[in-house]
Amino acid sequence: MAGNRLDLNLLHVFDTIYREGSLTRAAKALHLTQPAVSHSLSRLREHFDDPLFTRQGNQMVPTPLARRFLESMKPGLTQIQGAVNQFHAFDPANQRKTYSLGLRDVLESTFLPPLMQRLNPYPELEIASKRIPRRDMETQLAAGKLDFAVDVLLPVSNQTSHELLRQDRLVVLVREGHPLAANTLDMEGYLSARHVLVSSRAEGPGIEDFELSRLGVQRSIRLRCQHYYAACRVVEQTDLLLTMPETYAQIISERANITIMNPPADLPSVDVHLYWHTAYGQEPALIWFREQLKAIQ
Amino acid sequence: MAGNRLDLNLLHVFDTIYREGSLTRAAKALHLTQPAVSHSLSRLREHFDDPLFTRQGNQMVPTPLARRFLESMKPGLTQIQGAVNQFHAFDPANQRKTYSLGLRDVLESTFLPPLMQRLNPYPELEIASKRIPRRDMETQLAAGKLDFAVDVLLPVSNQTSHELLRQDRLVVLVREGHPLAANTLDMEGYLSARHVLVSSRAEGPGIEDFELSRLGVQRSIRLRCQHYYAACRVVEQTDLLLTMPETYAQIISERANITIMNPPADLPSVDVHLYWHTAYGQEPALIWFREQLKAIQ
DNA sequence: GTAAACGATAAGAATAATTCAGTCGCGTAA
DNA sequence: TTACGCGACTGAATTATTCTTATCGTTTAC
Repeated sequence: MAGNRLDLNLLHVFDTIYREGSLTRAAKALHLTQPAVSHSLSRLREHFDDPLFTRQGNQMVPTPLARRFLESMKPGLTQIQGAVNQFHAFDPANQRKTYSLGLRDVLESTFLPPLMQRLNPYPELEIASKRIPRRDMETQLAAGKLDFAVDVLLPVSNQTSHELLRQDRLVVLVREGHPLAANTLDMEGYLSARHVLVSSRAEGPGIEDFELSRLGVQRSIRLRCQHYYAACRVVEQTDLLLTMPETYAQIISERANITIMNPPADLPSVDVHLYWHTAYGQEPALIWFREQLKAIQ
Repeated sequence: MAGNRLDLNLLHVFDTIYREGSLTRAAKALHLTQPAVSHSLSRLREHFDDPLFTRQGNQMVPTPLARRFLESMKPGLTQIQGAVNQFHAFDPANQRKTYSLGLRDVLESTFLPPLMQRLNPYPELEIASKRIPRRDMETQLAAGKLDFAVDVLLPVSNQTSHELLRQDRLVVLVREGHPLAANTLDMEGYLSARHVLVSSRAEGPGIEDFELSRLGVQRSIRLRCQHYYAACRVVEQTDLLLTMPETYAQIISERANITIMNPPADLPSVDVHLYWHTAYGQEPALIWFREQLKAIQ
């Protein structure tokens, strides 16, 4: 670019450096090497005749001019990128993007394996699964830090769209050879045994307990823990019963001496929803990815 | 730009093609060759998987998608370009830009010669002087079709800034050897002669006539014409008097057998103003050019 | 009907960008 | 304090990309 017209691609680099506060991290985000970003920065510096970013300790701090410039042009840049993303012909075959998902514990195991298998034909594509506190989900989606989140049904504002991905019914797990495994599980048997309750919260009942109390009965909790996997290992070695979502139960039982049984009553199913930011939802890349997520049953 | 991230510089090309409706004209505006623009367009076409512009007769008509895309991204693009222009280090030595001026007849001769002389050190810089109807001036400034306009004092909205460039007093021209040239011109002599009136309008008095009628006198118009140069040629060969702005009179008299005389009364001076769009006025390139214009006395 | 204008295309040239290799400065830990 | 390591900068060389020159095929206007 001769003359004095700025190469607009440098703006994208500028924005990324600003956001990341580091050339190395910016380079990673841009799928470039660090010297490439450094060269781009020096071109920007020459164009603006300003250091733009100065190194302070281990982060690149923007100068006042850089700050003002970013404020001036950032809205325009996001608008342009939005427009480009919205209209460009989307070819999943050679997209190079990192999709970031908000997945909570169990869902990693149930979603990621079939997802990665489905994404096999697209090697340039990268996935990052992050554990996000529920109250931050909407914020992160809105900020573009997260492309999607998967969680149970939650109250969200209308800037966040969601869709039912799957209904996971609850099943009961017992160790192989457990006395109750011989016959169909009835309520009497279910209540006679003691139970493991898995919950991320420190106290309070699980969703299955709500239904049980509605039926006028109560079970006895022997162990409360945070992860289903740990709970299964316990179940395998004791006579405790574990009530949990079927999908994850299937996965775990493949490698464990565990029997899956139908629950003694119609327990509520766990509704797993997919969440995304409404405004970004029309981007072809995200539409495509949403289809992929929905396609894994 | 591998992957599927669009080269943002293509957006500028896209915008220019859209505006010009022609690849050749867009190439000229971008200081590129026609094939270069053609290649850029084909890259855009591949990216959007859409023809974007189809040739109909001798103009490139945007497809619906192109139209929608432009609407989506144009505001962002102008904002970015504004931000870039506002903050970038401005080096007049190697700027490559076409400044377009709205100049009306006379002003071309008085402004352009000293301006071009002053701009000699900047060979990459181009000037386009256009004759714009007065009522379109503000629109064209606002649309960026015109960087500056020079005209007499006009009523403008506050989106247009203006500044007094020079006050041009009115002088009287007579042929060399004219009887009246022997002495100082008094009102009696002025009124005794017959006159040429130069006006772009088809009828009505000139500004000097307003002042004369305020003084209670009236002159006799023999010839009404549109250009001062033609008027001077007539004055040179007749005994007619011509009242006109001094600056232009000086220029013409250099090559003509004409004597410049002080007017017989204090005639109003012509206030020449420089006009520009307020919002664009802060761009370094325009600030610089404004200084150049003001510097030529 | 003919000439001029315009966009598309091919191939070569020039330019620009990336990468690689190496230096320097700074913060952190021993 | 010293040594180590991380991160940014620089320069040279390679690689890629874009631009240009030249030419063709259409279309349009006189």
